[in-house]
Parts: sequence; C-alpha cells; structure tokens
Amino acid sequence: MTATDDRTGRPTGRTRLLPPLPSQAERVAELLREAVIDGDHPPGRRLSEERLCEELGVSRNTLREAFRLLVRERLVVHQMHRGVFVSLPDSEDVRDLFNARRSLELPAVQRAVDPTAESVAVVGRAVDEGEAARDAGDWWGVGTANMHFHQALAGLAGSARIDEFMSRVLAETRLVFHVMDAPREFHAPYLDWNRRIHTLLAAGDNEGAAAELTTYLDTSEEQLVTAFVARETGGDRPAGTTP
Amino acid sequence: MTATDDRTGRPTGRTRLLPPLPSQAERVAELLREAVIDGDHPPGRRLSEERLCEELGVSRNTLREAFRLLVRERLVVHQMHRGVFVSLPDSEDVRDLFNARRSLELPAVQRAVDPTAESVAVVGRAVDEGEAARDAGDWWGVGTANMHFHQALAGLAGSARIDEFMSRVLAETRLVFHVMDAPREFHAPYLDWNRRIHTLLAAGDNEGAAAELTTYLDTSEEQLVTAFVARETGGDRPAGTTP
DNA sequence: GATTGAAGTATTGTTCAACAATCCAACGAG
DNA sequence: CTCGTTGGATTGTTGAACAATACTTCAATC
Repeated sequence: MTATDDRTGRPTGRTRLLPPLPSQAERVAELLREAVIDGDHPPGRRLSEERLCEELGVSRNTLREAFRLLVRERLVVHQMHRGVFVSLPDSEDVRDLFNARRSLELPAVQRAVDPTAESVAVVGRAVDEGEAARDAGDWWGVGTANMHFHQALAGLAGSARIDEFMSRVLAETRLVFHVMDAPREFHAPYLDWNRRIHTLLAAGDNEGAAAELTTYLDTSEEQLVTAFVARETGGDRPAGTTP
Repeated sequence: MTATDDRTGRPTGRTRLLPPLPSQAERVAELLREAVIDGDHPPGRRLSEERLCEELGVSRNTLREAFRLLVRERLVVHQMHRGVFVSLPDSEDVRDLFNARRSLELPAVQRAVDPTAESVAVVGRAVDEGEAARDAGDWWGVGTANMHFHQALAGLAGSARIDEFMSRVLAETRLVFHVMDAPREFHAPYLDWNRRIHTLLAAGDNEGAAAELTTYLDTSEEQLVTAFVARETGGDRPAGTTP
C-alpha cells in the first residue's frame, strides 16, 4: 500500500502543523526575488541559466523551477528559447499596477470597521518605520516602509489571498522605481501623507482616509507615468513585460 | 557576441508581437488545470509524478515545472517529499475567497463609469450564457457562466492583473463546489440575481447593483460555509490547503 | 492490547549529461 | 542595401541515476 489511500486519494489523517521545509527551488527563488527587488539585476537584464546555476550551485532544472515561480510573480518574463529577463515595466504596466492598487487599497480602507483593530495598528507602525528611516537618512528604507504601509492598508480587507496578491503588486511597483532610477528622496513627500491617512483611519473617518488615499494614488501614478512616457519616447523601446 | 548586449543586458530592440509558443510545461499545466477544475481529479487526491508523467508522455522534470505553476494558482498544494495534492479547501478558505471576491467585485461595480461600455456588455453576455445553459439543462454550463459573470464584474476595474487574480480566485471557488458535490442545481437561483445586477448596472445604478451583489455574496458564502462546517465536524479532517 | 522502535519500501528531491529546437549574429550573393 | 544561408550559442526536454524523506510493516516491550 502506498502512502495515501488511493480510493479516496486523501493524505492519511493528521493535519500538518509544522510548515514543510522550503525546497531548493523555493530558496533559489527567494534569493533571486530579493536580488531583483533590490536592483542587483537591473530590469531588462537577461538571467543566464548557465551562469546562474553555476553561481548558485544548483542544477539547471532546479533553477528553472525557481524561474517558473518568479514568472508567476511577474518579476521576470520568460521568452521561449530566449531565456528569462528581469521585468521591464512600461507606462502601461504602471497604470495597471495603480489600477490594481486602487481596487485593493481603497475598498479596504473604506470598509475597515474597527479603528482600534490590530490591523489598523499595523498601518501606524509602518508609518513610524518610514519616519524613522527618513530620520536615519535611509532612503531605501523609506521606500520599504512605504511598501509596508500600503501592504497594511490592503491588509484591512482581511483576506490572505488579497495580502499575497498585494505583496506581488508592490514587488512589481518596486521594479518600477528601479526603471526610473530615482529612488533617493522620491518617497519623502509621501511620508506626511501616510501619517495623515493613518490618523484619519484611527479616528474612524474611513471616507476621509479613502479620499486622501485617492489623491495620493492619483498624484503618484501621474508622476510615475509622466516620467515613463518621457523615458519611452526618448530612448529606444526594448521588449516590454507583456509579450 | 551573445544574443543580448551584456552591458545593458537588454533584449536587443524590436518588440515581440507574436505571443511565444507555450512551452511543454505550460501545456501540461493547462491540461491539469482543466482536469482539476472539471473535477477529474477530486480535491485531496494525490497526483503521482510517476503515473502522470507516464500518462501525459512527458518527463518528470517537465511535469514538476507544470506542478509549480499550479501550486502558485493554489489549485494544488505541494508537500515536501510527499507530493502534490489537489487542493482541498476548508471553510476558512471559503471565507477568504469570498472576502477576496468582495474586495474585487464590489468596488469594480461601484466605480464603473460608463453603463454603455463594452465591459458592461460582457457582463450581460455572461448572464445570457447562464440562462441559455439553464434552458439546455446544462448545469455545469450554468456554473461556468456564473464564473464568467463574476469575472466580468471584476473586469469592470480595468486592470489586467486584477483580471488574472480574479480568474484564479474563481478557479479555486470551482474547487469548493467539487468538495461539496452538489454542482447540480446549486447555481440556478442565482441566475435571476445576475440578471438583476446587470440590469441595474446597465441603467447606471451602480450603488443598487453593488447592494444586490453584496447580499448575493453574503448569502452564497453563508450557504457554502454552513455546508462546509457540517462536512468538517462530521467526517475526519484531512490535511488542508493551507499547510 | 496498546505503544514504542527499528528495518524496509515507495516516492519524491536533485543532479547530471545528452540531444533537439530555436534564436541570433555574421556572412555572402544578388 | 536586401535577402537568404550558415554557424554558434542558448534554451527545451528527456532519461537515468542517486540521495533524502515519509509511510508502512513488523517485531519487541510494557
């Protein structure tokens, strides 16, 4: 008899409490994910199988498994017989990302019920984190805190799947900032905005918070898109991320 | 010199218009996806590598690549050294799925601007599809049309990423219906509801449509959850989908 | 009888090497 | 200059091998 009952096909009893160890492929994916998000591999760069599996000390098959994971997160794109490339978002991607964020963040803010809930406190902590990073002159940390802030906003919806999706959207957004290499003081003006949004939320003024967030997203998108179209009409236009 | 300029690392000029041919792994994933959604492999069943790569005529490595894709869609779960199993959602998953749907569908309906837009027409066509299937006695087709209907609702947001996420959520929801094997006339009462929502939407009454949709989702969730907790407290509780 | 512990077996995890398929760059003919 | 051809480089896929792990079985003990 095998490990599972083949009539029902169910894993034999006993719920699994300990999370399973991450496979090699997942660890490789995690490494590459951080490298891409941190900008170690610039957007558009091809990730050579041969070189990487040499560098990471894993086989090509395992590396390819890791690639599939990242493709699903849109951090890299895969072109048949050409290889995988770090995603190079264009202005259309920026618009789509902000549309997605509007859909995720605004209703979450509007429908948040309890201003004293832990989920709201998480938002506040992300604001603190951003201000601390600013005071320390850590601009990359400011960006990270900003991501945490918006992740926390989406978290108000209370759905694990939404959380996961949001984290992918934000990771992609991070790539956008790499494309327009101005990650220095870009996030600074938004810190006060974050503070204001959280204050309104904690006061139970969901509509006010949503209104602030709306203008926040609109101006941020506008700023990024204009920067992108300038880039696109100016330089040559390499293969996009939506092949 | 290689195919790409290694200094910039960018794919050399020329945007790619023709969509790349699907790889073997993607074709296998598509096959398995449909098989799982259609219920050929019941939730909880283990998918043996050996048997499947024999059945599909692909190598184990390719099959494993396909598995990674489905894992990311939550249609199957992967447990280290145990294999992959068709996801077996529990009541908590049902709640999360409906929370996600609320976040995706409601704001899309509320913020839809043009009642005459093509995106609204798509909603109407899904309603027609459902009624046609009902008249033909095709209950599985009714369920499919219902999925199309809600996919169309989320599509009102106008974000490709939202669309993709929504399709995954709905695919998972489909699994839920397989767990409680009552896919017969379950969707029937909702057909009229769909018609009503579309009528309101086409009339520009977004709030009215959103209100209808809210009660729709609430009752549907309640119905499913009660069925699930009955199942869970009754039978033994195998390994869940969120290990 | 129930529980504990130690093989044994089946399955997955990972690697490796080989070949096929395809893309890309360079070259040459017209 | 344009167009086809050719050759090299990279990925796509396969098959087999071995390691690592989980599950079962069975015996020993309380």
